[in-house]
Amino acid sequence: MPAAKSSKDEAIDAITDVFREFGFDGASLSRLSEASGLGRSSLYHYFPNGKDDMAQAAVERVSERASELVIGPLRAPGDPAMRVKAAAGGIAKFYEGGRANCLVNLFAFGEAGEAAPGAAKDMAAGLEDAFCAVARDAGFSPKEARLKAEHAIVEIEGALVVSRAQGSVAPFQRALARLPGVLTDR
Amino acid sequence: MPAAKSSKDEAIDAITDVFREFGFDGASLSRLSEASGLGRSSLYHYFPNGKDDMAQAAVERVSERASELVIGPLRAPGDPAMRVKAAAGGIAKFYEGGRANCLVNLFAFGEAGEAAPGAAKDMAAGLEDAFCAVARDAGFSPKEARLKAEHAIVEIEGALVVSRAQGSVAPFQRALARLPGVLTDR
DNA sequence: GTCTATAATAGGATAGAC
DNA sequence: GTCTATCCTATTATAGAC
Repeated sequence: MPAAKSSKDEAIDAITDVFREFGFDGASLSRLSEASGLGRSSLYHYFPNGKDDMAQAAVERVSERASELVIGPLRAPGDPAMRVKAAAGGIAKFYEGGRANCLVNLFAFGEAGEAAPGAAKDMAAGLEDAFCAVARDAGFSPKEARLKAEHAIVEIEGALVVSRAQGSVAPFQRALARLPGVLTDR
Repeated sequence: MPAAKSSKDEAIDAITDVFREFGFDGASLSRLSEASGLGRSSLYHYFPNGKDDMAQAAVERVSERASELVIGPLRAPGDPAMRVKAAAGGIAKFYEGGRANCLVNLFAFGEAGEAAPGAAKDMAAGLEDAFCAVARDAGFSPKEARLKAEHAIVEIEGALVVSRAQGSVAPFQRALARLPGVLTDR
């Protein structure tokens, strides 16, 4: 069985939510402290470099979830289109049905240093690689598969932006429904 | 001939660039002052409500450009696919080839009040309406055309996010090349 | 590890002279 | 319209006691 979550572990969950909701600049220490239930001093005890460390921990947490929910299903054996459908379900969970934001987008702005945005970019690259592999399994050339994978990421990121702007998850859901076609249709 | 640009008019251009590069929170008065060449007091003379007024002026400026560069070509007479191609050229200019960001995305985060994000959303809605009209001209039902227009906006917003994250405009350029297909192909 | 207190800075915004 | 000076607040971050 999994070990009981440590205090730091639970704090990272709360911290991650704050970054995803408010972005790097908007995630003030006050908000991070309140959400995590840790005082300022405790936060600096766990994260000596302050916000930058917290942002990095958030990206790591989010990357783990992406591996479980999205990359795992994509790498499973079976029909490529079915794997994409399974992954779409994972993506929906990962982004809370379209209500959560993507750290790749959020950390591209603001005073975040180098580490967190870089790690977020790496996560996106890993996702794209997994999409690429599934497109290759569907019979596409490496070049074609790479473009299809990029297209899939574009759809997801764009749908999140549009859904947030419109205050409705419908565009995100529709984009997810398009994903199998984007990745496996000729 | 157009009248000479006023001091305020030129300032709005500079201010718009700052918001597009740094987002609302990142656009500090120091940056806005330096970029516009106006002291703090002058900024508050032109924009009594401070940053919120400046952000609104930026959205207005950007909306005008979107009308000229994108909505105009979309509404021109002629073959729908050709109109979309012309609009794609305008979109490339509007987003500086993929290097500039979208205020709809940027103003969805941070301390921006209600007015500027709302105006940005209205601009996006106007763009979507124009896309929708061109899809209808291409023979699609109102419902189909609406979905295609949404899809086009999703592609553009997503491509901007991906291009920014990767530090390359290639994904944006490829998304633009897909636009005619998205809007006019069965 | 957590507390209280506090530093040090930057932020947005205003007042009044010119 | 622009300048200088200033205020208030919030921010990140640290120090030292417990």
